[in-house]
Amino acid sequence: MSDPTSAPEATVLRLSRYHCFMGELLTSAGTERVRSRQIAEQLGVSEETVRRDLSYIDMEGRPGAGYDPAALYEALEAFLGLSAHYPFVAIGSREMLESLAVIFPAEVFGLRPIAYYSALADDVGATVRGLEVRHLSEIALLDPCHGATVALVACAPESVPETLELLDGAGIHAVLMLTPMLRPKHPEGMDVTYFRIPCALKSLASKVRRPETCCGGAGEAAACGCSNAGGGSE
Amino acid sequence: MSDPTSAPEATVLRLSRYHCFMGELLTSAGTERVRSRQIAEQLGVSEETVRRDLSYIDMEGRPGAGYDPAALYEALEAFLGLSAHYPFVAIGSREMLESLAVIFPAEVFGLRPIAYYSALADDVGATVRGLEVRHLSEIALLDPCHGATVALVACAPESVPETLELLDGAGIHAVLMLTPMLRPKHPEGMDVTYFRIPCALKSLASKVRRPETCCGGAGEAAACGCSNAGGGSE
DNA sequence: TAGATTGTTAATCGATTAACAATC
DNA sequence: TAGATTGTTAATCGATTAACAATC
Repeated sequence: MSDPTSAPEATVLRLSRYHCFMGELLTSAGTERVRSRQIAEQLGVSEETVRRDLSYIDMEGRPGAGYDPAALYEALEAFLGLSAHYPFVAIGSREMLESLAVIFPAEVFGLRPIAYYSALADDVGATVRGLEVRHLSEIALLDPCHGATVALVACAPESVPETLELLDGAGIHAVLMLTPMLRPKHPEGMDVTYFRIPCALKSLASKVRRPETCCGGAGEAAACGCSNAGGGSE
Repeated sequence: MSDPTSAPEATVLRLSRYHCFMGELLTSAGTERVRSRQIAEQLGVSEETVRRDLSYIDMEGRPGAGYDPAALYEALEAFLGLSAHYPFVAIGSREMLESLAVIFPAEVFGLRPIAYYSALADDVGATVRGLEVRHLSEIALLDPCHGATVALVACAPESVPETLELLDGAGIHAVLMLTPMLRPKHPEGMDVTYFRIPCALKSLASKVRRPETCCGGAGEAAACGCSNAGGGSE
């Protein structure tokens, strides 16, 4: 029942969202109980899905009264194998690490960067949010006692293969990849999740289907003198 | 048959990857024919899946001889509703826009940023890869003739609601969101895809399950004097 | 024709939705 | 007890895999 590998991929991903949400709820609202419906509404999923997801973890709700937020938070933490401030390493330019820290302040989500690495010599020694940026090659020196087992990779494409090798050697076998590689190539046994920005943008294109032609409506397309390159073929 | 809305979500996403791949293939290898097996191997999916995916688009292969790369590229382009250099807008700090351009050079993927926007006054007027950064509020002035229908949003969390409103007002109803919002809230009818970095990192955690305890093996955990906070509970 | 590969159909697998009995 | 909400089972939906006939 409480085995992450038996739960569907999609469920594990949602459970991690519930964990983020419960974390926020705990710091703000206090200790009222929480219903599956509330979680569902806040996160934009169905309440049945929430209950089904929670049935995978070691947590019991009270019929008629929902779940205890603190207990739920801890059960999610245990299930996902997270610790209080779950450690991770990040790889990218100083600039990238800095901007990522802005859109995604780790501590808010219960995460904690323990090391930053950049492939650029100029970045080495700089400080991002109080953490020193080291050179890529220093991944090999990563102290396993820090306990990081996951990495966020957002470096330039040409540094990706070397980065993955170094991470694998340092005992980090799970990676979230932001650099879009056309042909994924990882060390054997490494678990790599891709967020492919260009592919996602392209697949969005098919959903919007250019509602009205430029300057409104067929027949008047020429009125504004714009080229609308290739868009009018269909 | 050739209707993007009838194809499964997962298929559309893969088709956009095939499009990226064919783009690369065309610029490098020339005009040999391409087999479903080749595509499958390169991209790490099964060849049956490739053929099934391609059956949704307006493209015929030759039994025994595969597909014509140029024709396939164009068929994918048409199906996905892409144009030669598909336009998009991006929102984020100058730093973020700059770093994204490094990990994801748009032109390599057949995409083209037509406008950059930042919420930070200091960023306004700066240039990223030859394109001026404008202020967020100028999204409202976006010329629909440019034909952008999708946006990449990677700004600070507090600017997200305003950004989405502005984009919606400017006729952009499809967004790829890199800023992780706990509770998604979009304008009615807007299509928002989330890449939630913290959630993905957390869900990766459950897959690695901390193979050996720090300093190798149970019983010797204390030998290195590390705390290993919370990690050894299971 | 023979060999190779496509396109499609059937079978399996997995995830979500709906319904409802159990229970606080 | 009555009301509300959980947890689970059955039904549906969707995607992938396997098999194979069609065809270049």
